[in-house]
Amino acid sequence: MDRIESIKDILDKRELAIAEDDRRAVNKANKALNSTIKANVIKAQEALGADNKYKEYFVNNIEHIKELLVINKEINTIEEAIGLIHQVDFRYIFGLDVLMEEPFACEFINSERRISLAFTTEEKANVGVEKEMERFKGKEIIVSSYERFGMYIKELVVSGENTEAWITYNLTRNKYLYMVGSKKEDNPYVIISFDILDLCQIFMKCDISKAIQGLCELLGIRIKEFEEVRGRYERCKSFVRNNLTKDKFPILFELIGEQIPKLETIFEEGIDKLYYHGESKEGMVFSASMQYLADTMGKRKSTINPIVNIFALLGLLQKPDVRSGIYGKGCNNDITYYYIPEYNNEIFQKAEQLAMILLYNGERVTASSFSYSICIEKFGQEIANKIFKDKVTKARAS
DNA sequence: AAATGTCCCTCGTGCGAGGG
DNA sequence: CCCTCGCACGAGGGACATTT
Repeated sequence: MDRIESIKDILDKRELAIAEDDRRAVNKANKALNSTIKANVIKAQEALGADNKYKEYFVNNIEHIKELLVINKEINTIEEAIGLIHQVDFRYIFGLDVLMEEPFACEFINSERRISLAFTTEEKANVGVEKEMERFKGKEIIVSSYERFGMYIKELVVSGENTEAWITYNLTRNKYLYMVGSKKEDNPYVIISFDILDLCQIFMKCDISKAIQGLCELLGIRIKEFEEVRGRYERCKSFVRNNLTKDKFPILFELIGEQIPKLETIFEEGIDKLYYHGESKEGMVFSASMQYLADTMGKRKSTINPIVNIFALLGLLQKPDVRSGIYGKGCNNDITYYYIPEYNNEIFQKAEQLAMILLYNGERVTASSFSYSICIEKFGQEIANKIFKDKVTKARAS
C-alpha cells in the first residue's frame, strides 16, 4: 500500500526537518502534504458529486445546527477564525452519527493498491498484466506502462473496497480530524486525514475560502478586517449612487455615467469575494481577472479592459503592487489586484479634473477608447505605468 | 460611442531529455 | 534518483480594426 507509505514518508521527512530546524525541508514536506490532501479532496469531491447526503443534512438542518454551534464572536483575523472553526465538532454539521474514535465505513475514499511489474519483453508484459488482472476481477484497474533500464514496466492501480474512517481530536494540531484508513489492530494505518475545512470543501463542493466564509456565517464569527472592507464597499456604492450624477460632477458623469453598472459589479464582486481578500501595502485587496469580470458582466474582456483602466486612472480603483510570486493556472495574476479607497468629495473632485483633461483638453478620449499610449500622451509615463502593469503592453510600446 | 472579434506578446507549467 | 534545461502550450492583459 504505497499511498500509505508515501504519506508516512512525507511525515517522517517533516519530523526530521523540524528536528534539524531545516526550514526549507519543512516547507517542502508541508507542501507535499498539502498537495496530497488537496488531491484527495478533489478525488472525494468527484466520488460524492455536488449532491450528497452530508450536504443534504447540512442544508436541511442549518437552523438547528446554527442554534447548537453558534458562538457569535467578533475577531480580528482570518487565522483566528480558522482556529475557532477547528474547534467545532463537525459531526453535528454533517450528520455523522458516530462516537469519537469509533470506526465506520468511509464512503468517499477507496483503498488503493499499486502493483509494479517488470518484464523483459513487451509480449511477456502484456501476458503478465492479463494474469495479474485476473486476480482483481470486477474491480476498477488503471494500467500504465513505461520502459526503464531496458525493461518493460507495467503499473496497476487497483481501487478496492471502502476504507474505514473515524473521528479524532488531534491535540498537537488542535483540531477535529476525519481519519481515513484502518484501525485493525494487526495492521493499523492512515491514508489521509481531513479537517473540517477539507470536509466542507468535499461535501459542499467549494474551495477553501468559500468554506471559511460559510462556516463563519454559520458560527456567527465576524472577522473585523473583512467586515471593514464590506462596510467600505457598501458606503462607496451608495456614494456613487448619490453623487455620481449629472448635476454634481457633470464631466465625470459624461465620461463614465454609462459605466456605473460596471463599477457596481466590481463592488458586488468584491463583497462576494470578501474572504478572498489579501493584505497589501495599500490595505485589503482582491483579484479579479479581466476575463472573469467580463463574464460576470456579460461582456468581452476587451470591452471591460479600458473601462477598468479608466477607473484606475480616476482613482476609483487602485492597482496595488502585489508580489505574490505565484502566477498561473488557478492563481490570480499579480496585476489584477484592486484596492478600492473610501470614496469622498475630494476623490471625485480630482476625478472630475481628470475627466476634464480626457474629454476637453486636446484630443477627446472616451472611456472605452482609453489605452496605454493615450494615457502616456495625456498624463505621462509615470502615471501610465501605475495603471498599465502588463509587461507586454510596455514591451510593445517601446 | 460602445461592443466585438481577432490578434499579439509574455509568463508559468508540464513534460521529456540529458547530466550529475 | 534528483536536478536542470529546452520546448510547446495555454492563460491572460491589452491593442486595434470593425461592427452595432
